Amino acid sequence: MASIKEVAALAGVNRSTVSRIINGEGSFRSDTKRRVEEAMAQLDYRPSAIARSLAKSHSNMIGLMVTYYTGGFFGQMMNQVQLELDVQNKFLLTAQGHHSADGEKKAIEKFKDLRCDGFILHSRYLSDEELIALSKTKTPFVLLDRYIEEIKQQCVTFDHQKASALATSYLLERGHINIGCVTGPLGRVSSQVRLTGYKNAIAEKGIALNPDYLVEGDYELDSGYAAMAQLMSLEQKPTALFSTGEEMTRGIMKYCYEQQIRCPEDISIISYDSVNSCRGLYPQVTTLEFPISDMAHEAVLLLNAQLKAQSREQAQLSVSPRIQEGNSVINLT
Amino acid sequence: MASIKEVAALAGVNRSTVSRIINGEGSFRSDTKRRVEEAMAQLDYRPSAIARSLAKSHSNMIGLMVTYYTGGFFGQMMNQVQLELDVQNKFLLTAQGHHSADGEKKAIEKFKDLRCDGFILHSRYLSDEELIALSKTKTPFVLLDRYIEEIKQQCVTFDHQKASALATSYLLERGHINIGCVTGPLGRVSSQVRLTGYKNAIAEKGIALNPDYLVEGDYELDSGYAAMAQLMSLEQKPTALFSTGEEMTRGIMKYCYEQQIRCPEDISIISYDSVNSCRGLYPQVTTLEFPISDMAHEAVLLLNAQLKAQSREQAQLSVSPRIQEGNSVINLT
DNA sequence: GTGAAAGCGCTAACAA
DNA sequence: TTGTTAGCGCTTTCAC
Repeated sequence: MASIKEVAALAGVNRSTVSRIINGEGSFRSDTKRRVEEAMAQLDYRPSAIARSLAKSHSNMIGLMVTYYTGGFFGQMMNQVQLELDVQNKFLLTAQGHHSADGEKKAIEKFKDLRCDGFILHSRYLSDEELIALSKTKTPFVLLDRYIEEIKQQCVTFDHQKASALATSYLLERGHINIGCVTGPLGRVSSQVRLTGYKNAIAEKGIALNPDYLVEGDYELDSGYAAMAQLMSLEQKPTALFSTGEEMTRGIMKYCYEQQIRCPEDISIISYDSVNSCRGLYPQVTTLEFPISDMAHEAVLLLNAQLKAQSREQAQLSVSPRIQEGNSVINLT
Repeated sequence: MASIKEVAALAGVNRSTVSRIINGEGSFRSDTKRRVEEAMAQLDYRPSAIARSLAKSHSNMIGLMVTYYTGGFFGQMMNQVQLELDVQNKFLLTAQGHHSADGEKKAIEKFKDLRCDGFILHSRYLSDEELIALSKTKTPFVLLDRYIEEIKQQCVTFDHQKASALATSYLLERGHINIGCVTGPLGRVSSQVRLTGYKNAIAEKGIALNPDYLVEGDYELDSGYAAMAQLMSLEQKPTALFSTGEEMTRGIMKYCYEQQIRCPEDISIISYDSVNSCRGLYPQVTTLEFPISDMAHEAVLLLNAQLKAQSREQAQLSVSPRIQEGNSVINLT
């Protein structure tokens, strides 16, 4: 690919003139401009983003780290982030955390090697301390769906506890008392928080918690299937269910189908959903939307603000929970 | 971030010595090496991939272009590609074609601006001519799921026609005669090819094609739902169905559920599936696997070969179709 | 309005 | 085994 040098030579001007014309800085004789533009066209010239990065000590690249690419959830985030960066003519770099602290560390290292101007991190395995330490570094970053008090101005969060309570209340308000809850791996804080929301809503109604109704899954389809089997083997079966992950819900629905358990007649279901995946279930499951696109959007705005060293309203950075009604919940009252 | 200069200064050596130590080229006094390593550690030094790219006129970046990020299909590809590039310490850059020739052009432009060493393109909208023209360029690339005779050594393909015929035959062999087919947008070659496979299989059995059984969809859930409604309104309903896309199949199943059409008792279904998404349907739908991960794997190998200017066996580059049995097909014989 | 020259952080001859 | 020097392709002072 042609370099600026060749363009300059062909146009009979100095490299710096070409550079100025590319960047539209200053003014030039129209004749000069024309000659340079012709030369660029003729050589099919495109400035090297790499060389430019080096010269202006910023890369125009943003790193986006997620835990895994597959499953649709990531696609939503990435799509949103890419869309906005496209407008700003920035490059998006992605990396997977691979479900481990080490993987996340490596991903960030990669971003640093490429001198990304900023990161958006969906970090699950790095400790608060590590992230706080990272924040002392000069490269700005934003945490997606994670809250750390000390760096809260870099966090875009969703109140999972409140959201889970909302979902549970939705069932309670419709007369359900015996409500099951299928959680994610309880080793993760994010799963714990959802469970807490469920517990709170139950307690608020003065209902005693039945530990049999709590089943731990791993967010995968099979675990939902197994959880449902377990719940349906109980003597006192729940009349409703809160599933904290859409894939698990698919497993739950599959079990229902196979065992001829009717939803919502025999059991009502409400489920977390981040990618509108429950829309494809039959019956259509009522969901608690995990607004990952909105959050990704906020993350980009926030990162941009950090890059420009502006400050932004804290208020907008937490997205509110919303329920999307399907027909998987029956009203018992 | 510290530069090589600072490391050199701190260690009391020349920059090139540091460079050599980083790259493990040549041999050094153990004392020198130790001092340099200490300096690097102390400054938390990481070489700039950008500066390095410039110096060694190759970037270690690979561009992956897809039509869209959402939907899971892309995640599979990306995951596979990233995994392999990680091993080789290469950077992955991604871009969306946004369902237009212009979008695809822009994506490639972006890769070029960053001086990617090679591309993997899932191109749908650029013409054969444009792609052939691109192949005259110095940057090597591989076409994913697209065949162009003139540059076939750069193509990783899947025989959709054969695959579709296989799926249709699967139904025929089980005694089905009245087989519906839900296609993608017939404006796209990729949809046409699948339809041709279906037609061929039917014709081979000496069965006349019933045009009523052909319904055009757009690969989205809703279009599957609508297609099913249309097919079920026919006087002579099909006993089986070949769906050329998993999302459409979800719509089809949803319609069945709502209308109390039993699968497979009332209708048998076989479906394309690229992301194992039909596994979550109930009943579990028999699928024709679209082996996108395998293909992505092949694409990386092929691209690597091109980068090293090696040649590879053509034979491996076409992946064979495979059927994964569920319980959505009934045997009428 | 344009050119000359230095510099971004690194690598790669060529010497020593 | 190590240093010197030039150069990768661009931007950015500082002159003129």
